[in-house]
Amino acid sequence: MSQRETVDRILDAASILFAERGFAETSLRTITGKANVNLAAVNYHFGTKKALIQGVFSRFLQPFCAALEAGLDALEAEHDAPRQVSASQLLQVLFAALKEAMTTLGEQKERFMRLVALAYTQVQAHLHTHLSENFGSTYHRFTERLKTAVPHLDPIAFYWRLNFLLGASIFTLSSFDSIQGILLAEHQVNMNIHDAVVLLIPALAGMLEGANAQV
Amino acid sequence: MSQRETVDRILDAASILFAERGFAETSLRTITGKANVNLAAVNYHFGTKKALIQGVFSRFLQPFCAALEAGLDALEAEHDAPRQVSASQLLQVLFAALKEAMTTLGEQKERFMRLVALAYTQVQAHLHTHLSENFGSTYHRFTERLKTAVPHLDPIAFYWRLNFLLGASIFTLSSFDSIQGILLAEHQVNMNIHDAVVLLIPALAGMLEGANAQV
DNA sequence: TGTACATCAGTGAACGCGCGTTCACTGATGTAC
DNA sequence: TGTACATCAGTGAACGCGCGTTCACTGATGTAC
Repeated sequence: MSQRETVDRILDAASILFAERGFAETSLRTITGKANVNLAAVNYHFGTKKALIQGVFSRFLQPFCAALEAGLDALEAEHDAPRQVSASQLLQVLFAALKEAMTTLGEQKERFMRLVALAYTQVQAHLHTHLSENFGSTYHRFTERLKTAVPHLDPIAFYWRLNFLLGASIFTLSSFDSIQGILLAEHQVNMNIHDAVVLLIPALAGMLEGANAQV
Repeated sequence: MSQRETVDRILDAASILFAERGFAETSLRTITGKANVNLAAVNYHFGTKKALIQGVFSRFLQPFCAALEAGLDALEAEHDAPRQVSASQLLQVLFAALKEAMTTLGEQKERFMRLVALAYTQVQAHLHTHLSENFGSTYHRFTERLKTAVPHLDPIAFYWRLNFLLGASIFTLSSFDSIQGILLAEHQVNMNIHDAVVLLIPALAGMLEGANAQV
């Protein structure tokens, strides 16, 4: 078994289990058991459990950020002035990058969103530091483009609506399975995560493009 | 020290610590240490850690649901037909009930929202069962009124937008401290949680009242 | 009123268990001469 | 080509620690006769 193989098996098992249960609730013994590798292999390859958590996020976020940067490059090449780009277009690029990265990884969008939701709600200072150091610049680039796309909003209003947008997206996509389960039970309707994104984008764009509220 | 006093001190400490760190990351020793009670008192009064978690939620949700039911009663008494009530009015009632319950308890809204966010993201099957058994009927009453207030949405579109609404609300209010911290650092603006709700309500109402998207 | 008993909040110490991490070791592969 | 050594992925067993829970016990208060 090559090194890549062992490291990948650990990351595969860890991302599934972390997404299902959270970080503290998932033991290294459960991970190595699922991955069929030796318990000590985690500490051999990653050093600590914290470093493994960061490794799981990096494996998701590297292809996602690369796809998002490429999408933004393409969008900018098509338009002379950034103002011509609409919020909807930027959101399309965002969710297309998510889809592309998850297809490449053979991973599930919902799993990734659950991990992001965990990163938001579970207090893991080391993780917040790691994420902003490694992926903060892409995040900043995207939000600046989005801000330019809704020039009628003052910076404070934009900032809050950006957070509403993130909340709505991360929460619904990370809970997609249980939301879809209730939908099926109560309305006999079957939807996939792409259908949800199709409903989500105009709702978010509508929220962003609405007039400034008076504070 | 009377029994009420001990139970309350445990619940006070537990709700603060759970909101800060999550359930698995908070030990009974930390809770009893903060509450200045004996370690065994938790198991004496609550039986298990799971029951303590449920107790923390009940103490928040009972006054909140009572205030929400009262608010809905008042709103219905004012209007002949439920259709005359707007989504904005219903959201006003919702957040007013939250404010009222937290004032009565002497608790912080943000803490409550963080606990709700944890209930959403941390997998705690016993908690989901407990919450829907005890507070499901109030939740159902509110969402039915809201659905009536936006009759142009088909049930599926309504259901998704309800989830977007919950995501945006729970997520932003539960992270209020860190969102406000960034706002202060980057724009030298100080806001309280009431200001955030004032920005949130029209954004949510706008999202609900927008036209049906085609799927 | 006094006595015996029951109830109940609270306690100190210990229980077994699963946790992340460490360590000495193995065995395969690569490298220098 | 053969030999000695270095490197490195991986392993089995153990380490100490903090966890939720249990248990025998205390001491105050209430109740029955």
